Amino acid sequence: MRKKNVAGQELAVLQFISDRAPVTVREVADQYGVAHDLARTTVLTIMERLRKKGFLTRKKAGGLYVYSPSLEKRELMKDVVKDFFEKTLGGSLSPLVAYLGDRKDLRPEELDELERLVEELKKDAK
Amino acid sequence: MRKKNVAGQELAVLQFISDRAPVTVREVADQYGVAHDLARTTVLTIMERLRKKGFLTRKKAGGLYVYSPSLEKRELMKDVVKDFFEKTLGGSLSPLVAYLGDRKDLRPEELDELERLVEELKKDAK
DNA sequence: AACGCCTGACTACAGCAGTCGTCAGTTGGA
DNA sequence: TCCAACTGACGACTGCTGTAGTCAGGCGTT
Repeated sequence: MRKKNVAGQELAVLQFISDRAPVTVREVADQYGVAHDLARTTVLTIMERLRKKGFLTRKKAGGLYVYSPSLEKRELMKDVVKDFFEKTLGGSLSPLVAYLGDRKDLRPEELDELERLVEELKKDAK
Repeated sequence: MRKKNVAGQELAVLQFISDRAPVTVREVADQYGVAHDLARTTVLTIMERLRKKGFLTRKKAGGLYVYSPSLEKRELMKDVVKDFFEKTLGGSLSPLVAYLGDRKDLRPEELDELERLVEELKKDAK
């Protein structure tokens, strides 16, 4: 099977779990599920699909399964962005620049982060 | 109808068309279609779907239809990026930074573009 | 032991994307 | 004039995603 990136609802659940791992299906259903108006069985199905795709692992603990992500959230998100840039934008940064130029709501911390990044990249380039 | 962003193959075709508009189905099929090993009818179906979704317009010219994008490519791409950031990343820039930090292949022009952008944003922020 | 509740597995179904075949109408060229 | 080639419309099928119902087994309480 080829490497397939998750998206949509599945990714949202995966992110939720990444922030709270390890969790049980019940916990995800009661929090994420209720907030998004999903039945417990739906959450279970999503989580099982994520597990089959290799994004989640689980182990039995005290009778039930507790799930954890296979990748750190940071890594996961990086892969998601990578996939988006390569597949959708063809590696080009221009659309990103156009978008950021439109965002007037960036917090100073984020700007600083970006600035540091650019400096870093320029240093590496030399 | 709610605003739904295109993705995948459909978006790829839309981008192709944006770069060459106005075009006929035949032209897209002969170029993009052949390159991606798609039957003419497949290309036609994709283009018609894009038209139904409002991303393409067409008009009859000399017996056949010629298609053009409803939005400039720059705008289209900006919207795509916006959608991705809002829906998938929840507006956070960190995953982007993590990704860019990993890219060692950025061309100097792109770096400069990024740098200018950051400066611009910081100026606006003040 | 019997009951009810929780858990996880399985099944189902609708919607959409991706792909293509077929068909009927049009038109340029022999 | 008549056919072959081309065009656009439509229908069909597959796979994946989102959603949920049902069911069997385990466990605690009565």
